Amino acid sequence: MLHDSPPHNHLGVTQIRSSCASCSLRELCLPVGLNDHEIQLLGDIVSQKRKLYRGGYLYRSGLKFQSLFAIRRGFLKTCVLEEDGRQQVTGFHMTGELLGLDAISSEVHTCDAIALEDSEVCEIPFTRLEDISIIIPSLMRHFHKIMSREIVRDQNVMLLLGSMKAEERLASFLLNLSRRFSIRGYSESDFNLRMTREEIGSYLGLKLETVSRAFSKLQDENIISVKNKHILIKDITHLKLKMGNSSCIT
Amino acid sequence: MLHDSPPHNHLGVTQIRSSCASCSLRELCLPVGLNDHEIQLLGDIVSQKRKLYRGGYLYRSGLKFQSLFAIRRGFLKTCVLEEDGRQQVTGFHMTGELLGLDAISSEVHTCDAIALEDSEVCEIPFTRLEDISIIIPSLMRHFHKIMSREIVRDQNVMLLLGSMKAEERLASFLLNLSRRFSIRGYSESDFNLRMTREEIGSYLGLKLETVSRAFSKLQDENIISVKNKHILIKDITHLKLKMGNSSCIT
DNA sequence: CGTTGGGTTGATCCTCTTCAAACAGGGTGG
DNA sequence: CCACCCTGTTTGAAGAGGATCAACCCAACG
Repeated sequence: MLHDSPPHNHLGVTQIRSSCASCSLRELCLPVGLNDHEIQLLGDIVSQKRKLYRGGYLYRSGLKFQSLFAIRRGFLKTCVLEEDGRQQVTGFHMTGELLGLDAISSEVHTCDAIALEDSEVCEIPFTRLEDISIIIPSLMRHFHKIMSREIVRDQNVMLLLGSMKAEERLASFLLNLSRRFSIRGYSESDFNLRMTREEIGSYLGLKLETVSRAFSKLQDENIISVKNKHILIKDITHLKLKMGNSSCIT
Repeated sequence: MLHDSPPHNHLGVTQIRSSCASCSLRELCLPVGLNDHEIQLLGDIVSQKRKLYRGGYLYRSGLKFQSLFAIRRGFLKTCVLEEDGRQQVTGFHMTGELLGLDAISSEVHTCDAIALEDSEVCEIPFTRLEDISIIIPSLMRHFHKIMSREIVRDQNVMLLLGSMKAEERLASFLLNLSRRFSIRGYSESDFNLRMTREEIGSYLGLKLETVSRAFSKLQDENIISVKNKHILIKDITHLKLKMGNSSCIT
């Protein structure tokens, strides 16, 4: 009775919907347990796919916000420009993650999203998403959890930046990557970095030289092996100790 | 010396329910433009008020999450305990702000919320909030903006922690407080801190001595005047320069 | 080839931390 | 009222960790 929300299936073209809904939207719908009709509703609004080449912008700071983006494949970074032109990396994002949440509040993007390798994303028009959230409450609840998880993630970074030393930050960073790769079915101990030392440093609040030195130190201690962008974690327990311990010793 | 007294006290006329909805829930419903029936719906779920004394816990890390809390009056901090027992402050929160958003994802509180002065909050059972979001889409949309704003806020802190020097951090912190006081009708240049130097330091990723020194330096430069917890901003433009500039010079 | 962007490593400097001492203000109990 | 804490704060001096500056290496690529 109240609020006769239309089903919103008037974009028509929906050939890729189920592959899109089931694959790249795993953040959004996998854990929700939708029925067929609901998946169709969701698939309808996620019709747009977008391909990005390395270095390409998904969106830029200052642009009007209209859609969230679910990463279908690839690797992106988000970064904000400071007034003086330098940039700080605020996050690295991989397959299955959702980008653009920060822009909902002001309806303007507050950061740039840039592909670190060739990538593909699904565009999710946000007002449409809100509309079907009303029809599919489980989707709405899941969306709230995703936003909340982003808050938790940011607070963990705040913790890292506020109280860890260079080596602990790098250990924490590597373990975070490791976990995320492993969740996606890749090796948790053997992977390639997609970002430069400078980008890592920017994210961790360190200079690139410090990052490089920290890598070397971990390698000297035989905890990891570093060869350019290729990382091999040789002693993951020791690496975990590195992270949690010195904040305790110090 | 009572620059902290509330300037316009337009509450108290109405009964508990709508005063709660119209005053302490300003984060939630003021900008939404609800009609009477909707305000009543909202007011119905926000029936619980809770009083906190200085030092009291609103919630603790590890507790099951059930409600968000809107601050009706007072001043709180949120902080996480690290494994070793020390704590890091993740935020300071004042009247009208919403607490507990980080707990939605895991349904367990990930931080402690502690009153820095006698405070009063409204409890908002979260599942009820989600339920009526379905009935009042404008409320849902507003809630999404609130969560998103929290993400933006955290990212700004990340920026601060990642790239600013001690003095810039403190300047940034003071300006942030100033703005929030001013929004609430208090003086933007004359206020009392509710937190200790140690808590400020924890929030800014600095030691309390460094905070103290930075205060003294700003005072020596005649930009602010500090007397214990009482702050007087004497040259706000200069203070703003302090914040934005050195990150540029450096 | 030479060029270029990214990475490593060393030496020095600077900021913040650490340790230490002294101080101020607000209770409390005598 | 004072003496006596207790907590929070200020300030100084010494030390550590990162930043900065600079040189050099390496792999990719025209």
